[in-house]
Amino acid sequence: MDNRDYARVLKEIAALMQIKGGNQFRIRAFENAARTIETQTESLEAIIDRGELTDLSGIGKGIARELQQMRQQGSCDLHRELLAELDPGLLTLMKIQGLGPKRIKAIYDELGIADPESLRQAAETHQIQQLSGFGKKTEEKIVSELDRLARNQGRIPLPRAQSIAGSLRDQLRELDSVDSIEIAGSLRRGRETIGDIDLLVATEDSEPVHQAFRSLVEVEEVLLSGDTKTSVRLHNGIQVDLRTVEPEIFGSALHYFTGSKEHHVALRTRAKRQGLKISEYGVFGEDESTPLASRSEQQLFDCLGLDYIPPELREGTDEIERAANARLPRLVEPGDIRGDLHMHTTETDGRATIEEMAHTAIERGYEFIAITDHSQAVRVANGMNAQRLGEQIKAIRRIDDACDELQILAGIEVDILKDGSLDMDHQLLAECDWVVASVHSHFGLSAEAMTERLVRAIESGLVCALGHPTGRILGGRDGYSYDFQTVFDCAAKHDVALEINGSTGRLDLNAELAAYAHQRGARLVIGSDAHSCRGLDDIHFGIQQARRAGLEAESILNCLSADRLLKTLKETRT
DNA sequence: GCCGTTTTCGGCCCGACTGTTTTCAGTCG
Repeated sequence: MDNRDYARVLKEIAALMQIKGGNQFRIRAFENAARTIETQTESLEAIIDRGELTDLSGIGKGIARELQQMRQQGSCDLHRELLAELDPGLLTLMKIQGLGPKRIKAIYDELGIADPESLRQAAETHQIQQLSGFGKKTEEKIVSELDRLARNQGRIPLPRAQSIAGSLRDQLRELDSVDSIEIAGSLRRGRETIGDIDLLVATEDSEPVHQAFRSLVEVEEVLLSGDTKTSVRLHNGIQVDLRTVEPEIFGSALHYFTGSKEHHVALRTRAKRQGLKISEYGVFGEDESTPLASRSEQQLFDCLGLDYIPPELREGTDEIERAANARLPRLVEPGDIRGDLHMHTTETDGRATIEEMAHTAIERGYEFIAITDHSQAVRVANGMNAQRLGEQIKAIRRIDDACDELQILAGIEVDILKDGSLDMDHQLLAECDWVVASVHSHFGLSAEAMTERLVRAIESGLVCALGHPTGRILGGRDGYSYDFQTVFDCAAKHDVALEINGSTGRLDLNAELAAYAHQRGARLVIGSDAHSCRGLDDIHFGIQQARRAGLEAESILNCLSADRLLKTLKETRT
């Protein structure tokens, strides 16, 4: 079992206890423990075997016992008992919006229903509205929710959500009554997938804003609408929540709507101990009519005696404690990035020429770029053979010589073949200033074989960075499996950087693994993997994931000046 | 069930909206 399996069992226990009607705080304890395990990069089984389970926050004796039992037997008594008592199908009903544990329990007890299909039948034959506490509206909502679930599964990748949210924000910003508007929620925190989009508007006159929001052409259905809050579903199935507040409380409201839930629970618990109360309306002391802080997030954190916590770190892990002790990292910012070391041109599968990419890089204020087209193994991308690479190196040198404002490095994204050898003449690779090595084939190797494959590539002495190191596609395929510790340690030893690839489909490494790579002493590089001039913008997503990983500019190779970067590369490549 | 700047007991965030009620429970974020 891997960490996700352990976390899933704990979450199922929590959900089943909710339906059964257990102690709310006991239920939360199981949810918290599941979250701790999910965010753990080290294998939980290794931690169990060392006897260090209760060192993890949220895991005490009781939950540790269940986890140990799972390690030994593959399951635990508590989980088995709950499943024997309740139907496992109930867990799928928990995904239906508007149905919580109480209503599911009522439906189960009264009608014996524990799966979506029977629920649909019962709703369509109007058995649901007969139940006490249920009515016509609830019944209709259940049917439409079941339709939606059948159509539209799961969460949206961050980049897609960002583009949709940006367009909605820009439309609402045009309104006279909108003072300011921000995208909040998990999108602002940079979560790699998004459940729904949250928009926050500061206004003195909220009704026209809600009216305009409900009337946007993108909107399919209005789910709810009150004085301060409207929720809609767009034609593409995505839910968007709009909240309006007075400008005086925009800061505390923005903090509230940015989340996460866990961050709020932790922060409010701490504030309560200090005799303070936090809500979206501000921080309050004894006088509950006038907030001590509300206008800006900075003011709110100041008032609580905390350093400003960037949205990307607000996950309710240890950020509050670190903010209280002035120990938060100074996260890397877009302005720290001095160049981009992963991009493609018309020579292979890019849409812009070297000159066009260079021109855009200069507009972006970069000091350097590396051109890294594919090697021949990637046939679909028209990868280069040795002769073509030789010519491209010359072309890059020529353009670089004519360009004073930007240093253009000759590079390549060379394929790591099945056996770990590199798909290019070694002499030519040594001639390149910058070599990204990536896996584009044979994803299904065993973890042992994949580990050996990557280690061999790193040990070649020719590679500067490992490109999109897990190969995962967001919402598509999982990454290939290998021993992260071995590969990251090897990369650290040989001064090979690990890439945080910002390309919209990838975000690879993800934040958790990037943090782990850093912890193992490996250097990181943030790349856009641009296939067009506009693609260079995608570096933004890589930066955001680096921030979620808690990384500072010092840990990131392309935050060095061009001179220092070249000097470093010269020293480290053999 | 977990945890501790009120530490081994007693507390665990806070408010908006809806639907089904006649004052509020349930759900959501």
